Amino acid sequence: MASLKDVAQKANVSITTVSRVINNNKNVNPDTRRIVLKAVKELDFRPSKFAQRLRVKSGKRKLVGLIVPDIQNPFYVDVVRGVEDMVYANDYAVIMCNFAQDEKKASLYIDIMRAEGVDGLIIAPTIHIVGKIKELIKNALPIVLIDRGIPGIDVDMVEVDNRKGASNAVELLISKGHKRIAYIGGIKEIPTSKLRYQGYLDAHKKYKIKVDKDLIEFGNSKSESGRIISEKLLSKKNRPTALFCGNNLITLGALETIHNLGLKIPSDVAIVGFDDMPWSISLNPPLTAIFQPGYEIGRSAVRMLLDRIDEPNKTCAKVTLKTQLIERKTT
Amino acid sequence: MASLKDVAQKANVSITTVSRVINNNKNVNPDTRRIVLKAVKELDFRPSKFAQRLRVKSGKRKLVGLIVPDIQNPFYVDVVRGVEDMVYANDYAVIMCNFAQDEKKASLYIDIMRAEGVDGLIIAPTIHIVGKIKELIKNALPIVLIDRGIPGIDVDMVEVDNRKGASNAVELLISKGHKRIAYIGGIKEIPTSKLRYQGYLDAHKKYKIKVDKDLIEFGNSKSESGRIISEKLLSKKNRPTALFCGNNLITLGALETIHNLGLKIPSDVAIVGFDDMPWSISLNPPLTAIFQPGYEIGRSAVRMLLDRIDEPNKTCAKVTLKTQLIERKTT
DNA sequence: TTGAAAGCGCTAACAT
DNA sequence: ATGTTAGCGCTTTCAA
Repeated sequence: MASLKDVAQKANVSITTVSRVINNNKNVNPDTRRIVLKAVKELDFRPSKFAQRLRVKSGKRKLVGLIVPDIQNPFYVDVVRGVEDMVYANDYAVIMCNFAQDEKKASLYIDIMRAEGVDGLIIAPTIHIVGKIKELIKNALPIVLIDRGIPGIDVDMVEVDNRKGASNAVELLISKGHKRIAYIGGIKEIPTSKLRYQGYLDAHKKYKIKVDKDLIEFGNSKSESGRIISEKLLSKKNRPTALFCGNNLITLGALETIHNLGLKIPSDVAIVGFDDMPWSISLNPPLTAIFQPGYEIGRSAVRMLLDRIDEPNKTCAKVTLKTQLIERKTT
Repeated sequence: MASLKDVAQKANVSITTVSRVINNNKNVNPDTRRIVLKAVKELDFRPSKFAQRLRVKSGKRKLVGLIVPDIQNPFYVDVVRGVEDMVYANDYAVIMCNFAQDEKKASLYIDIMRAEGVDGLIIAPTIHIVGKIKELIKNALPIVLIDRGIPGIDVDMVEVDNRKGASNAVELLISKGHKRIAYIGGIKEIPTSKLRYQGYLDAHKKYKIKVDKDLIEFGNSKSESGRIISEKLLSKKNRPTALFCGNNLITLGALETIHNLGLKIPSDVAIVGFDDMPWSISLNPPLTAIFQPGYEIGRSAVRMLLDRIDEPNKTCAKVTLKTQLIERKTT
């Protein structure tokens, strides 16, 4: 790898001049610039990012970190793409980790990122790492949270209108005549689950439909819990006529048991899932789902993070993005 | 962020001693070590990776890059997880990019990685970037290719036994009595497509079944091409009784048209897909598919890359992993 | 318009 | 066992 020095030598100028050229400093003679540029090209020189980062003060290193809980979840892959695109568009780089719901890994990765000297972090927090996150905030590392916040903490975040999204979905079900609608939520404690549950309640209230507590269950974000809970629900004597699933892994699990049970969708059970998936349309029948704008979430998160890096003391903001109900054939 | 100097000051030793302690150098008095460690903890010191990288010669920077064509493809997310885990287990870090099948992005990302000073690169090559890759190899940057090789280039790679995998799948179809089996491949020119096609042929030959060229089509790796081609195939008067799909996006597309056409699986058409997907089991009916060990591919790739970084001149190797036919309900 | 020199945080060769 | 020093590739005063 060619260095500044090599280029300087070749162009017969000082390294300072080369530095000026590659940084588009105006104070350099056009002729000199041309000569230097030629040398740069010939040597295929590119400035070492880590030498720059070393020299440059924190906050200008042009490096951010992204930490997601589960890259297997298609929602997060959209987020990742959004983050990536926005980051590179701003001439930053991103390093990313997925901690697979594992607390120790998350902690390790966060440490790695700090050692890598990131200017800021985008994190989709999980219950396990709120302690770690609080610590980061205390250290004044710029952070934006996505998908869910941490109660009682003042921090930038971008989320989706979970409550409204959920109520839209349930309203659709109600409009189709369903009165016994089950809700299979994710982990009960996390804000998104609660919000989606609220939305479920909102819709019932709006249409004055009594909610049956027996139809409300919480699991986690493994497809297994969707499978098991839906089985329990659907084998009741007075079973629900529709399922509203709180996240896409649960939806997948529920679908599995519906097929196992030989139930017809939507005549035997209707189903709508929170989180659309790229292959929803290939399901049989194509799934009605609530789309979260993951790509946009990623982009917004980067935008906020870069703003905060620029201006560390501005007050925290929260951006809420709309969901979209995509009606296909399961309702 | 505390630096070596800060710790040294606090512990009343030289920075060298601190460096020794954090690098587990034996030549340091246990008492001194204790004192230093205490200071390290108190200051929450962690060595700056980029300062280390700057100091350390290329090949020992403990940073590798991963470039995948399409993070939306579940196969690659498994690869990513495998790479991540193996990388961190070896005390390396990884930066990754996904170029979304876009040549310019790929080129940009590769440049970024080089500027980031990676010790090596793991790439799932696409037709568009072979030029770029050749250039990298000329520059002696350690590289390992995954999923597919580049004809005529000597480089480490890890792949899957595509040919055998495909023939297994087709043999299964044949064993169920199918004689008119269509093959919908990905992009015709890429090695994996050809190999899978070979496997398709192998199975026919083995059971002495004539292959009907009209049943063989190539598309790309978009679900749209699966949708369109399968529609064409299935609307023939003498239509195939089974579909063998060359990649998972094609499978998804084919599924979409099968459902649109109101065809029953497997009685009207059987289908098996190359590439299993986490939600295959939630499909209706659950999909029979060929599983590629993406996670293992990722791990192997890292293993090979690290070996090559250690020993840049060893001869190139190729590791071939087995696929696995998972029979569910579509055959 | 250009260059010399200091220094970012660290490691390693060389002294002591 | 510990310290001194040079230098990795770069940016940034400061001087010319």
